[in-house]
Amino acid sequence: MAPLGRIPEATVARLPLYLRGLDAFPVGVTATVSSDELADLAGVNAAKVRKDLSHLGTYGTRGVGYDATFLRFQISQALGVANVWPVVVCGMGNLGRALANHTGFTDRGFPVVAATDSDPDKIGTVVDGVPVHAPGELGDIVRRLDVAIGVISTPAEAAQGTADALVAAGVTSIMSFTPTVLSAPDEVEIRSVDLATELQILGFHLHRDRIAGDS
Amino acid sequence: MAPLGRIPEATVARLPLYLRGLDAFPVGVTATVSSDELADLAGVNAAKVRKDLSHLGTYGTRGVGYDATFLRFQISQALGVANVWPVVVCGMGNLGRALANHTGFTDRGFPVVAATDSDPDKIGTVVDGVPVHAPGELGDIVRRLDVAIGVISTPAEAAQGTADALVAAGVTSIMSFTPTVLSAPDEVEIRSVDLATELQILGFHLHRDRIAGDS
DNA sequence: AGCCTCTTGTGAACTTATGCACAAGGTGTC
DNA sequence: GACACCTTGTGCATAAGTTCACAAGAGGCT
Repeated sequence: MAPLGRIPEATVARLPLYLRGLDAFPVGVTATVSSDELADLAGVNAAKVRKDLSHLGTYGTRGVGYDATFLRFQISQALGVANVWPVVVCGMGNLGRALANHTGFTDRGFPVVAATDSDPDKIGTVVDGVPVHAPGELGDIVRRLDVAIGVISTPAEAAQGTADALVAAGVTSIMSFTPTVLSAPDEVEIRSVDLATELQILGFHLHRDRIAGDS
Repeated sequence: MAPLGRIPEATVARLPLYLRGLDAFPVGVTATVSSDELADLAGVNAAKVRKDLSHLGTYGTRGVGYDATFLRFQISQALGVANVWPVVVCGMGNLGRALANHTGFTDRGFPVVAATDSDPDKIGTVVDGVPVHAPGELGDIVRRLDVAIGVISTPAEAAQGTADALVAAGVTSIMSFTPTVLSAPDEVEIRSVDLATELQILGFHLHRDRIAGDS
């Protein structure tokens, strides 16, 4: 199988889950994991695990399973987890602060190295170890700290301007929490997480089930 | 077209985006919106908009477009947005507090009516208008306040226990922010939002682009 | 060695989703 | 009323993703 030969998006989205699942196996100890076990750990089914892993290469042993350590290495390799991608959090409201303080980011190679906020009272302070700067300094911060990813947790009105500033500074990966559509050049990848939207999807199913139950 | 006749999941996931896009049109004023405009507002393409809306029924007028107010009503209807689904936030750490305070929830029919936390210092307090209770009271809270959705923002270790408690109390919709797989009966719908996973997906593309750029 | 058991890797069927392209059917103008 | 102009709704082709089912190996036991 062609290693790294065009991995499907759906597979890419699941690789982090497998990596997470492999945390159940201590490092340094040789252990074997089957597609079935890994499926349980990642919350998917075994067929999907095998198909997904086959896109990375044939790292398993028939009749046995996958070597946990080696598999972890290969997935890490494919995801580029060896790299450390510095993150800047734009907008230090409630959500921004929670994100800046989120240990899961640093643990997985995404240190929050700086933040911006338009509130003069916050500018110049250090929140949970993260220095807060004025929005105007964004370009400078990105260049100086080699920021790779921008997180937008500003109010909706400020989101597009922030995105523009990030793009202008050369950031090509943005994760946005605002309920707005951001426009940016094609080469910029934007992942939008709208929490209210997620709840509405849950609400849809609740609604449907209630209707079904009533009839 | 059969109204409500099995709406595809992909469409359901986009309906909230259309609804959000329609916010650009003031209520009470008769306005017309074309699939093209709505596509821009929601960040998708026009063909998808039309296909999606056709699953709800034929509410547009050829040569004209959709009546914004009527369309909003129809989408709201399909999503069950008329209902108000009370939410309980489990785990009032940084993220939990941010969620409890998130205006976007209440605005869209998902009021956070209570929270739980295991920290004795927090129990009994009211944070941003949300009363914090002990985890043990979860069942009682759910029944008393008619909670429909549980949000899990506890530390990973406590997540499964919290999920079990929610399920035991009769909650069938859960939104989880913990990087773990939660097990629950089939009839319980769980939407998992793992922020680190999202970043890893962004990281994958950064990594790929860098490789492509180097060669 | 031969055989049995186990699990991978993958071809192939199937389901779901996307996008194109155009006919159908409105509106407004002359 | 006829014609030109829009924009929807949808049949169809294509793409992407999922699942099944099984042959191809690998390991261990007698």
